[in-house]
Amino acid sequence: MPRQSLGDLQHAIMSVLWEGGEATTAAVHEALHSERGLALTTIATMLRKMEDKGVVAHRSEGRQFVYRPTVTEDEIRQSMVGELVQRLFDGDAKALVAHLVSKHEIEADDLAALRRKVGGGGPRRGRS
Amino acid sequence: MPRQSLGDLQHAIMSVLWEGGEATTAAVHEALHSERGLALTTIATMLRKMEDKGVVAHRSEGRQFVYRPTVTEDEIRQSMVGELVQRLFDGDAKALVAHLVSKHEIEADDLAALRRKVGGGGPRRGRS
DNA sequence: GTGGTAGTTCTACCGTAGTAGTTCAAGAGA
DNA sequence: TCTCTTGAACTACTACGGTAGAACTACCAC
Repeated sequence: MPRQSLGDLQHAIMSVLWEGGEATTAAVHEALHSERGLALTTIATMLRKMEDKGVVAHRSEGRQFVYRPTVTEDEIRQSMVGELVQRLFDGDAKALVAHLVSKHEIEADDLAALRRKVGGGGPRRGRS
Repeated sequence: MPRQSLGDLQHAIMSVLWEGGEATTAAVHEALHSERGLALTTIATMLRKMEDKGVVAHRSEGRQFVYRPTVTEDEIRQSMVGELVQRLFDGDAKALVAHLVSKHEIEADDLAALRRKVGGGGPRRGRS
């Protein structure tokens, strides 16, 4: 898996696809229209570029294309977080968490809760 | 301070500058030469672009330029981590840590250690 | 079958990261 | 003084994310 990295719009588009499983160009456009107000062609072009890149695929349904993601949200997260950790923290994920703590993005309580979830409470992970 | 984001090479250059406080173009080139083998002009061009962008500044020393960072490593980290958390985890840093845990980038022990370090506010949540 | 329309594809532009050859200028040395 | 060397400046090119108008195409209605 070759470290897929997505730009902001690309990620927003993927979010729409992840949420619905698949979507037509028009549906993606509409989903993003309120917050971004982009032209339909912009979305269409982006989807085509993303298909070239291999993160989505499409099938035809009547006249329109239905796109679906070919990578999971988890894969993207893993690859992008990994890249960031590598670049900014020399591959040391602990340093990233330490950073979050020192910048008060994370509180002690949160760490405790996380630890309970992973350690003491048994391996009960539910990812969404 | 508007969310400064750095590319890979730019970050590598900044690392050299952060480490030494300041450095000439040639010194940066040499520091990165072994791992990247880039031309000196590439480094020089990059430094000039980075100065345009405001992340470094230079003074002349004899015939050569001595560059120094104008942003701290911490600021860059904060801005880049913030952007990632926003984009990938909807601004929820806890979700990022949960991701790291679920991908085994972080172990329970690490969380415990972190929590001890931050110490302070004890676990105030009704436990068990 | 001709025109309108919806949807895709083509083409093109800007900005930025990365890369580097070529040119220019100033100091060092003959 | 004139050339050589060296370091910066200029220019250019690739790639990619983002943006969208223009052109093309296939279907539907008349």
